[in-house]
Amino acid sequence: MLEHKVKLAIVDDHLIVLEGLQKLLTSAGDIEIAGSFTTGNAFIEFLKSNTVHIVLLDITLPDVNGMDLCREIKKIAPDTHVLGLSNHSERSMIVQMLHNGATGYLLKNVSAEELTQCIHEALNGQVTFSKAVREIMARPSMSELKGVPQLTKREKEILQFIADGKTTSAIAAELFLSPLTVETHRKNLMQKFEVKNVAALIKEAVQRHMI
Amino acid sequence: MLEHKVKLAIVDDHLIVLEGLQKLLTSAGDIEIAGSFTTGNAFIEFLKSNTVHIVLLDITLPDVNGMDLCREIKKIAPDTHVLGLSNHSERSMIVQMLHNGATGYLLKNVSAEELTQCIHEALNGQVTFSKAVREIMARPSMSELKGVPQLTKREKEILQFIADGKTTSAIAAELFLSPLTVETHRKNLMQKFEVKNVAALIKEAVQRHMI
DNA sequence: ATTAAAATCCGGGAAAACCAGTAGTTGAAA
DNA sequence: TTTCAACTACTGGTTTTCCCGGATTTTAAT
Repeated sequence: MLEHKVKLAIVDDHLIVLEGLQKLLTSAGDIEIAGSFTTGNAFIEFLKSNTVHIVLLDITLPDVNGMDLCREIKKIAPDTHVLGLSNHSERSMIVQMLHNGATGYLLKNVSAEELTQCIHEALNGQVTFSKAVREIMARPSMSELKGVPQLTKREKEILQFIADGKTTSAIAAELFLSPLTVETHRKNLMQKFEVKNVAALIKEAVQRHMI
Repeated sequence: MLEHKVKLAIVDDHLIVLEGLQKLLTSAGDIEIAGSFTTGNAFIEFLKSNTVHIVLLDITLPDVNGMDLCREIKKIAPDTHVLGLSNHSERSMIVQMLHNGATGYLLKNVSAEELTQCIHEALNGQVTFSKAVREIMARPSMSELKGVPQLTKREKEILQFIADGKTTSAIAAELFLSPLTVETHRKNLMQKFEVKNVAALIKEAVQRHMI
């Protein structure tokens, strides 16, 4: 009977992925596709007047960030389970999604069987990951364990200038500061990233998409 | 009649994408899915004994790089058209695919109509891009126009060490070289990247996935 | 065998960064 | 009002990088 089926929604910016997921899930008899959305806001509008048991949620969306959207979904519909479904494989992304209320996380290389299984586990309230995500979670890198350094507004500004190749005195002139002030900010940045020079600083910052 | 249909293959590591593309293309009556492959080698084996008029080819595959695969496909089957279909939106990637023999390039946010249209244009021998790719090609950034610097083996090695935060004298000790040698390599690296200091060098290198 | 590229090393100097602290002011939070 | 964080600036020094050339040797390509 229809009311016993799982109402599932899909939010992804790629039509190809929407079609593929629908095809994969249609053969799972107990899942009903409640809707497919290419933007976060379209889904939020839908959610306000429809019941969705579980949503497959991409992180990269054209209008909002999937992580922020996750938080918003949980506000509007706390009983709706959210499964992240993305190509982003960084542990920090995965953890952030869970922190924002997601019940699980899958990479897009998930198999059909796994997808269905994860959906059911999530509906049972189990935190669930696809195999590839479990492997990532099982061996975190040092930088992932450390977390992302929290920078002040000025530090971010200085960091951007440094990455653009500007010297301390050039930055000072541009921001109407003393070069000694800029030096202090550099020192603080290097302490936060636990590095000893600018090369390592910029590498870490770029790899964490802070620049 | 069957023999008048376009024989199309799909190579993508994501099952979801394979299913989605098949669903989208099945409704286009004149296209026949000759096969779907999640690895480059599987497709190459197939291609050796089957006719494929056109292939939709992802760049990120588990066993080979899609760009190298493109070149190999054109060697084995010069008449097979290759359309890149990827999330990679860097102009350098697009140009490299064309350089390796692709007839066109689409981003995965392509619409169903566009997909079909691009397939037909490619079959007509026209270099074709999805709308999003045309926009990218219409306004290249300075760094994209410059191309990726070609580094020697030693330069790559030195660059990696620099990015790891090592000083010139530390690198020299590790490689059993004179610090002056390392200095010269640094100088050459900065000339190739057209930057003035290590911060800008590392930023460029990381952003181009050279580190 | 010849040529070209890569790799090596150097002089001399100036500029810039890094180090390890210290301290005052301002604005936001409690 | 008080406390705290952010931002500011400084001392005195050392280390490192960048600059602008130049040159020889080794390896790879022709």
